[in-house]
Amino acid sequence: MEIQGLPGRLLAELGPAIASGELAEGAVLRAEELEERFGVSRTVVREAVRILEGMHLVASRRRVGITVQPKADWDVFDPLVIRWRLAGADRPAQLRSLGSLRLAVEPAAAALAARHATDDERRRLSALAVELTMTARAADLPAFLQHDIDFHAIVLQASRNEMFAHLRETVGAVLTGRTEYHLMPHQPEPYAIRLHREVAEAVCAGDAEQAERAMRTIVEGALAELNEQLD
Amino acid sequence: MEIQGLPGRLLAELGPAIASGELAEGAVLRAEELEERFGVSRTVVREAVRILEGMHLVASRRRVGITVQPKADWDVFDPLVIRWRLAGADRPAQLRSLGSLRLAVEPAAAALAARHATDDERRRLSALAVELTMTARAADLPAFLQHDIDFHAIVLQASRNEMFAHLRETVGAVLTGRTEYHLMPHQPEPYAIRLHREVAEAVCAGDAEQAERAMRTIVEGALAELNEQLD
DNA sequence: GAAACCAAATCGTCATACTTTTAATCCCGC
DNA sequence: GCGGGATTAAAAGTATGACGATTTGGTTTC
Repeated sequence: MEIQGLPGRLLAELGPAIASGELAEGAVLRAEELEERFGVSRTVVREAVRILEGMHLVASRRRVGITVQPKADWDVFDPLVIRWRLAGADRPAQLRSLGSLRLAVEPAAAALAARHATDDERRRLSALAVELTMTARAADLPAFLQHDIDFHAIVLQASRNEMFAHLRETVGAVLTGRTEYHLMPHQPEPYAIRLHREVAEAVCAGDAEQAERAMRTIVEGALAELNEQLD
Repeated sequence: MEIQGLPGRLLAELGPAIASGELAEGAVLRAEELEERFGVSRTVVREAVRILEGMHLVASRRRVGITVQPKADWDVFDPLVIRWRLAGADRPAQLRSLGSLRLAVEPAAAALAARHATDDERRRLSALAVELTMTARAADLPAFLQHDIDFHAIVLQASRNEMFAHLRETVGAVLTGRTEYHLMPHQPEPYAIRLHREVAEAVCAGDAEQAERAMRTIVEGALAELNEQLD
């Protein structure tokens, strides 16, 4: 999943530094400086920079150097960029953005899932709703998190829309993030759990409207909770 | 906006070939072969491949070569990938996916825009609604398209959500695409125009619900029309 | 003071050599 | 024959030196 080799090492240093704002817009790096700093060859530096350039995090210009681009230009949907931003100082803003995105996408995905899910997906969704209930009651947060991620992933997948499905990873990162950074109640809300069961039932029954409504309530709740914690 | 230099030339060849399915999943390229085919050095090939790898269109492995990855792995939100897919054989599927995405995102963005738009944005939106009416009546399709793109871009921008704002380019590509490929009526629908005016008015008045509703109707209409044309 | 020119800095590309990984093959013992 | 471990070769990964191209900024000249 990660980018390999020496360029990967550079990315792992530069990406987070830029995404977190540590290297601010307009900051200039020189290729030679990076070679020395990381003890690698031009080849490696150039390839790493090319990748960052592909994400529009930096632009490389002759006689100028490698300049950090304004945030507005970044490929904010790139999973790496999202992860880097979540890991750094930009986390609150990133969580808010993702919250709004989820609020738009997940209810729509749930509605589509109710129409297009396979039998197997419906089964797995129901099973996960049960697991979710049990791990919540046992206050087993790691297991709960994993089931929650799987649940939302299946809904997105079952929407049969490749773009929604691609947001699985992103939603997973959000859920992981808010648990890791203790932005969640210690014991998951019973109400939220019930809503997950409702989504599963609605998808199984093919009730798009109900699935959409329940999912919207889930994400609205998460977003409200987030805003509470961040203010 | 484009990637520059010789690697850019390679990208412009390989990207569309992969995105269109011409180079199918599992197809293998060798770096040396690409060097010869394009008459460029190793450096250039490697950098182009790195970029494609960053989009997860290909993976490079020792002793094997550069293999085209399954579509499910692609960074389907990358503007380049979207453009490449829209240009090739995958266009219908891409337009459908984007249609669903717009249906989820644009109404939500309109609601946020009604709350957060600046005075200038509200003014420009109203002005564009007028322009839209006039160019539609004059059946000036190129001008109409430009105004339509600008209109949706401003709404997304005014949502004050960086991820929604980033979809400006994508929505623009969709609108351009459906005009170019004659998936639109020759004379824009008067009803759709009125809805654009309604969105503008609602945003100006700060009426989030109304803005969302009108925008949803616009996108639903576009999606319905699209499905009609594609079936 | 302005325009033309020149020089330096920096990335961009090429060619080549060497290293590392890994798939496939060969060969041996059973 | 058949399994399995050593061998080989193919391909990408990395390093390095040389040169080209372009942009910036100062300097000269009128």
